[in-house]
Amino acid sequence: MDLRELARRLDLSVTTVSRALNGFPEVKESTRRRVVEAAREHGYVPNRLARSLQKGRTEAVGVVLPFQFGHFTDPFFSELLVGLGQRLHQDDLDLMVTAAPSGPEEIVAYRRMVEGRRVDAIVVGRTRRRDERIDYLIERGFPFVAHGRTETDCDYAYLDMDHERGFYELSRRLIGLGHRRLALINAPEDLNLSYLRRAGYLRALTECGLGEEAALVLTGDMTEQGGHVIAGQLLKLSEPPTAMVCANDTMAVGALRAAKQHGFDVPGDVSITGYDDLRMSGFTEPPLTTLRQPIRKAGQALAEKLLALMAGAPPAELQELWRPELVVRESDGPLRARSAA
Amino acid sequence: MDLRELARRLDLSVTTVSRALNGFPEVKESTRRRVVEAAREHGYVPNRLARSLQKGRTEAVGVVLPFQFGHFTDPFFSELLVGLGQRLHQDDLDLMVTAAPSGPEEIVAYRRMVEGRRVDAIVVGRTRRRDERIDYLIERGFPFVAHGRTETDCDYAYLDMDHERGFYELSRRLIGLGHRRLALINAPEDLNLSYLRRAGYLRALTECGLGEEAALVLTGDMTEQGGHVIAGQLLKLSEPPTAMVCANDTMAVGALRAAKQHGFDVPGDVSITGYDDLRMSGFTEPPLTTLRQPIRKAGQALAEKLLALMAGAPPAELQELWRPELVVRESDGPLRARSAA
DNA sequence: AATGTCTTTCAAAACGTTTTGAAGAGCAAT
DNA sequence: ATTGCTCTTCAAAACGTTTTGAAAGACATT
Repeated sequence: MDLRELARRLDLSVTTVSRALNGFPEVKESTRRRVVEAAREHGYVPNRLARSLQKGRTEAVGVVLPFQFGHFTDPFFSELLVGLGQRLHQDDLDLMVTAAPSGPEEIVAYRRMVEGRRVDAIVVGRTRRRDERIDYLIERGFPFVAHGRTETDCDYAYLDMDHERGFYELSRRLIGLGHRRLALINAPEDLNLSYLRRAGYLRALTECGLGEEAALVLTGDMTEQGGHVIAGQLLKLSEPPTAMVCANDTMAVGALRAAKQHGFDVPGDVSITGYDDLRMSGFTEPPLTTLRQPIRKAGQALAEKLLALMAGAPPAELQELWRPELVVRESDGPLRARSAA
Repeated sequence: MDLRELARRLDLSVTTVSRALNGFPEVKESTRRRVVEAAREHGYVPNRLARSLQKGRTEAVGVVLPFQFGHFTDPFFSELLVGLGQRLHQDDLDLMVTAAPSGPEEIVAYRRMVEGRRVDAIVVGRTRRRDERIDYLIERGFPFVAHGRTETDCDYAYLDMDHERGFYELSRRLIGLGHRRLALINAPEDLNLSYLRRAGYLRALTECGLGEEAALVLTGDMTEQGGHVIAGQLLKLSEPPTAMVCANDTMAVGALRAAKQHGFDVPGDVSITGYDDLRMSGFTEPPLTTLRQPIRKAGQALAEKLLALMAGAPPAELQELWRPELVVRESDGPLRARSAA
């Protein structure tokens, strides 16, 4: 049942039927009722493709989902997706998700979405320090919103956490608790947030008179297993760190496990902190001190920006920086006299 | 740059240009090269909407992502999505994800996808015992693949785990270890898998001469917090169970935590098992005994079925039942004389 | 009776592809 | 010169909407 057929049965033109269904004011009220009634009765649903083609809008937002890189399958991603979907749903927008292996093929996926006009706008997740995807989208003038900034902030819409500040404050707190050897188990280096977090951590160190030579920065893969392995290596050092600042809760949980296995008490012998505040993080043993990033809310906020963008708002006015909230639980604390290791 | 424009520049008809690009045999080789070259040079990318409209295929597969119900944001979902996307990517298919609150609005989302012809096929996740969505899709004759069966198995394509068997074997194992009071912290009741798991659990109980009155079945919400709360309640009973079989690893982790907080040793005082074998599950304290369900592989297999379906395979031949693999770690074991609680 | 102003309806064009059915070009056989 | 065949190209139709620009009808004003 298409529009033409419906019009034929009603003995009206397709124009009128279309307008009646879309609530145009110039169609007589009695006609509209007749049309709406008939449409319902025949179960008419407009063909979205045809509509999109004509209107030049697809009513879909694109997301490229990289696989291969383990860290994209952590709960972070699904939470963000739910947040996005939840908000977009209110405006009848769908998400077009296309999977792409991270690497050179990734940008191809973006091109296909943009140039094939499959979506009206795009969400770029986890920005990198120099981000080819963003360069491309800016160059094409295609509307997009980024979760995270890049090294060179142009005037695009983004939502980011103040990673520098968050890790600065957290590091200050740990130093204040008496720690002098703080390790940072950081995110992969190409991510911009990784750079910012390191910067915050270093600022705290130097401000407190701990020279850069005191810095102990390692790169993790954001998985529990990764955190477990790296923490294990750190704890085997002749002079292990007394605090480990992890780039996400998932790695922190792995670190927690490693500490326990090596006979270290947390936080008595070593403090461990995370980032994200996942649902599980209040339930670890001990409960995790972490920086809270409201992921689902971030998804919603990104959707909000997307809508604004599509309504014509200038991207430069859609930049936002959220401060992560320090959630103090029980996995960090002052150093205790080490029980004979 | 559209096809017409490209044709004009090449001084060819759109027909020829279209065919040249799509590899039709009747276009002269020299012409094809000329066309392909020009297309590349001008950065021509076909408009997918126009193509879809004409061909009657969208090259997208639909997934409805329910929010509100906490259990859909566990890692299960993103893993499945990655598996699906990974395989579909190989055939240049995208995923159309639309979020919908679970409840009466959910079916509307399915209708919009199907009747708006936005997708070529649909993936139905986590089937329920009586599943309105499946009834609808069958009635419409719309191609779909389900993750899970329903009470009334019709001839649709599905991939499911043998939940009955898995929970039967797991329960038998626990009974064999000497447990006589087994609690089942089950999934929400409307899910078919919940019914099947309970059935397997009950079969083990009755086979071993533990009457149904010994059964202790509770319903959890699949979150860590939920598992924590329910396990806490169970352990406060005057005669607490000595083993807790959980419907997913996430709840099992919560239960583990609760046991520890109540001073129960795992597995000395109480055995706890999960389901899924998430990446984290080897790292809990103690490492979790669980039933492994290869989620990402399941996503790939579902995609495979989808492709077969779209190629015309009869759904009845696309039914598969996988047996979950018992992964024995350290969270279960024989009962030990209880240390004075 | 002519003009103007609303209100309501319509036929045709447009969106950018693919597919259909036909025709032009080249050449060999009659 | 005609016929038949193959290879290559084309104009037009189709997909199902929305939008454009115009017209028809009703009614009041001149």
